[in-house]
Amino acid sequence: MAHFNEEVACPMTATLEYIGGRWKCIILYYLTGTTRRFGEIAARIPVVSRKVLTQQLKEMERDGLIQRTEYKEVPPRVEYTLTELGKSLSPVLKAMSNWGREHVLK
Amino acid sequence: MAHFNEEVACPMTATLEYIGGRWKCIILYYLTGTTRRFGEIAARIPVVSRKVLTQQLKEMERDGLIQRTEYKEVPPRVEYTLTELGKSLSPVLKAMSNWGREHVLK
DNA sequence: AAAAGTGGTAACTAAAAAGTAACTAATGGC
DNA sequence: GCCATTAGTTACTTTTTAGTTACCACTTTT
Repeated sequence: MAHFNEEVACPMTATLEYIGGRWKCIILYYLTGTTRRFGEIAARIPVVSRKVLTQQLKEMERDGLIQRTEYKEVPPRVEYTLTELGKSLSPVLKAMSNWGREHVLK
Repeated sequence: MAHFNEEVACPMTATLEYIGGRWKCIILYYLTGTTRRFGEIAARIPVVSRKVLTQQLKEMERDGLIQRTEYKEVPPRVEYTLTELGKSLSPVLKAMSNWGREHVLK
């Protein structure tokens, strides 16, 4: 996903620059209220490869939506949490999951 | 975008099956409260080719989010409107645009 | 008489995204 | 001594997505 490559005046486009990635909303939704390890997130979305998952996580970390904490252990342990900016997306994520529950899943 | 190819229990995934496409939210947002011609939509999102725009519109029509009305004139005229299901997405679209306005655009 | 205007579609090419397999480091358990 | 464990990374291949160009129909305008 191209990113910030041109100034946007459209608030919808602006939001999509952050959460438009294929798996980002699912990851953010899964992180809501908790800290998760990389392996937990990967297990939650088995359909996506670890390479792509890593990419999406990196982009969201770069964008300030999530925080990555690496513990210097072996085997490695890495935890992901929402930042304040990430938490501020909760109305969006809630509206999305509500809509799916009410209009798709019966 | 693969579609309905497996049952989803996750409401977020369910929603993304409908609006996860690259331009769908922008199109739906642009259709909110009005009817638009194909050319208007294309002019609004000049960065996307007409081929891709047509694809996204077709998918959303198939999914029942928008309605396509073709007038038998020459030159052709085609209008797009939100269906009831499409209108029901307004809390999602509003939450998204609000977030962009408040957290990205200053 | 020719050109413009609209909403596409089809065929082909280019670019972007994603998948896959192999590899790493240090510790604990067998 | 050897294997499993975790969170990746790298290089390479395949798949998916998107762009490009040409074309159509019929009426109105130039």
